[in-house]
Amino acid sequence: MSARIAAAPIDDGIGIAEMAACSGLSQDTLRWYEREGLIPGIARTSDGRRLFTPRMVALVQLLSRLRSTGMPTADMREFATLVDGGAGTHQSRIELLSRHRERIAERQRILTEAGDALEAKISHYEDLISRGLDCNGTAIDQQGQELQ
Amino acid sequence: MSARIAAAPIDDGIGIAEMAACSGLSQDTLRWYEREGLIPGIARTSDGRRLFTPRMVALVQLLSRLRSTGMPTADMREFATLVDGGAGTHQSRIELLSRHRERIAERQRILTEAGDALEAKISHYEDLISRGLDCNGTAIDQQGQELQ
DNA sequence: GCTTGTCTTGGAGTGCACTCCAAGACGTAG
DNA sequence: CTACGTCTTGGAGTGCACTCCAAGACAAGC
Repeated sequence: MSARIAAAPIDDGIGIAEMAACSGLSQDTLRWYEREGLIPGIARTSDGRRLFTPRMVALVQLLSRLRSTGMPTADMREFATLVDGGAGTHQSRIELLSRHRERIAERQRILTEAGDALEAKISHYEDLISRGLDCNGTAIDQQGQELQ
Repeated sequence: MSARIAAAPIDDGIGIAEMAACSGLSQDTLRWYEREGLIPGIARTSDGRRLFTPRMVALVQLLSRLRSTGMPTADMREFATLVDGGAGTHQSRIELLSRHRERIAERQRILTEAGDALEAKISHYEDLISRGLDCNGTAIDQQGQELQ
């Protein structure tokens, strides 16, 4: 009841609680992913519980990362299908992952731009404050700077 | 009907069509933002159409950037309220924007990590292909590499 | 042997951010 | 003067990705 989550369940693999804990996904999300075909073939123990093998753990962690960086679930489903299709789908997997890498690069570009703009905006406000003026009152014209 | 969107409407400011075009937001989104209080005080022309002054254009572009980098609309509403509150809210604005800058930094960290992981994954697949083996068949054990 | 806890299933509900729609007013072109 | 396009409003609908729920099975602990 204390610090034990699911060390006993199975020998070679972990249960859903531990999988959730080490992937950042909730148990509900993991179940939903399975239902939606985003995770290929999750094994079961004799009493029907999900068993995540080390390989599956690595896959789920990858999926979690793809998801958290904005890959739509449709693409994840496609990836799952490819993994399920075994060898021979490597080229397709590369293409799918490369597309996502592009998406990540694009997002990074946008974030960097926004970060810079924000930085400038913050500096401007700090400057206004340090100069003790309220945008519309001192050496600057009426409202010309209020939103700058 | 050709390449004219809204050059005539008003002299000092643009209409919603042009605002949409130069902010990346749809007209519907702009109207929705206004209704939801995310954009403070949009002026109107004599016949009731929205008039975006240069200052407002700059603000909307900033809002669009905040939004596209994951700021929740609740925070944008708060920012709009602050801008509406005029001077004296500069410090609060700084705090709000700084919080978002943190968020951006965090997202960038995650994206970079995922990008690296993806890179490794892709290289691995390329390596498998170039070596002509399908993960489970040649010098490597049965399935130990299929998901790696 | 009963309680407690963790899991199972399928399905319903939620939150966010739009996105679409219908009805109507206005200004310009033909 | 009529047609067209662009705007107005408020409200309804959509898509995505979960998230919650109820009912029930099973294992371990007291």
